Amino acid sequence: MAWQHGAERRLAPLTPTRLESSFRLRKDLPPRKLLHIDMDAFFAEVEIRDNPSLRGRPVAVGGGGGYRGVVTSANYLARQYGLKAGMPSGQARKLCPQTVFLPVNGRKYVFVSAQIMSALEQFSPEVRPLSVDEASLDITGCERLFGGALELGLKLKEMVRHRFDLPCTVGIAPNRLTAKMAANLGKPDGLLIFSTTQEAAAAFAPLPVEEMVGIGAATGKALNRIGITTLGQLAGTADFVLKSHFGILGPYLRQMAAGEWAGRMRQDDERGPVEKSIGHQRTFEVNLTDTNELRARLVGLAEMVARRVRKGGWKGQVLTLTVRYGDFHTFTHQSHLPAPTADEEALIDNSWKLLEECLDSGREVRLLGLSLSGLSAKSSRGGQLDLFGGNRLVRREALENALDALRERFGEKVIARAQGGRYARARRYVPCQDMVPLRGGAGKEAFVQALGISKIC
DNA sequence: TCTGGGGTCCTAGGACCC
DNA sequence: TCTGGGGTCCTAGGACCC
Repeated sequence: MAWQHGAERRLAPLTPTRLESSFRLRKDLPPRKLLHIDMDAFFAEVEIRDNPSLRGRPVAVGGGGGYRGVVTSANYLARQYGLKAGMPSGQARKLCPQTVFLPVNGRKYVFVSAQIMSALEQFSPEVRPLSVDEASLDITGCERLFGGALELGLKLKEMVRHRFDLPCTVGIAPNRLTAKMAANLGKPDGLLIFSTTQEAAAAFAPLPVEEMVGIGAATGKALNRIGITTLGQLAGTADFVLKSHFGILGPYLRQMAAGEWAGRMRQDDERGPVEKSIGHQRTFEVNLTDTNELRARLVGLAEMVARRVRKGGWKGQVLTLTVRYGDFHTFTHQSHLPAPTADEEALIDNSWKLLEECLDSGREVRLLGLSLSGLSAKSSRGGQLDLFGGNRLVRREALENALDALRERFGEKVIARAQGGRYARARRYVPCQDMVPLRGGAGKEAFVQALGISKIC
């Protein structure tokens, strides 16, 4: 299932450093019970729940647009025809023409997700959302209140089904990675418990190595090349052999396959900033070569990034531009800004510079992306900002806040940067033709003045 | 059937300093 | 005359996940 809504909400990756500290920690800890809940075909099931006429039909969310789309989520009926997340929409249509394609309604899924996450707290004080449709619960000790792990798992599934009318799969195991694997293997609408790592290893053994969370296509291929195709083979391979091919990561691959990885929930005090980078990327409907057109698209990305950065109360110092050419070759180019910023103009100017430096002009561009990292909290400035007084920077910040508020209230298209001449560096804003009417209100004149526009319709 | 968009983390190599 | 080696920072690329 694709999609997620927060950098913090993901499974900690399997890095040697983390793994090592996990193992160190494990020696001092009593055996634990971790529960992993994974919503089945979450987006598709939410849509079906809200529109019962879709029941019994193959449903896909995403991939409905006419261009270059992929399926984001498909219900299990559609999956019987071979549809799955990440599949190009053209292929999905061909495999199953009767599929109902629905647009992605991100806000709705985030809303439902938040409700589910909070409802999970009745089963454990330690609920860790990993993505919009997954969470990990430390139920060590809690299971006794429910009469055992099995009973707790069943009650949890029943709660989700009754309160939210949605199916989910639950995995329970001695560690987090194995619990997640249990949920993967139990899908759909299942409950799978591994009481010991040995039990888990036995279940993993016949599976192809790529089924393991953390082993993707590249590592899978590398393992296949040395004759390891199943997780059972991987678990039985000597560490020195794996070490010689995969370096320090090698032994950890074996431990994962043996169900021995003791990934732990991070403690609250080691939680870093919620987000490490904020970015957007866009694949164009058709490949672009015109530099002015590319610049215009870049401005759009910079505005979106700047707004999210400001909304989160951040500033960032490292700007990364991504260019994907028509042949799918993808390049990134970074620049370290002189100071952390959330300023739209600064992002636009610097991203243009980056593009000028690295663009292979004449080559067809398929995608542009822009991301800001090196985030730090914006220093708080007490009191309201003065829209009309203050220095230029403060005024600009006030202007950008006003624009954010406008867009938040009336939508993305309510106002756009003027494209004076041929995408000259416009500093003025004009209302879009399809602008949502503003009805009076005290702030109207202030907006008109602050935005430097002639009128608001 | 050509391949989305949001992220995190790791690593290799070069620059630079001592 | 040009050579060691360790440490750190920065950048680009890649693997992986949902």
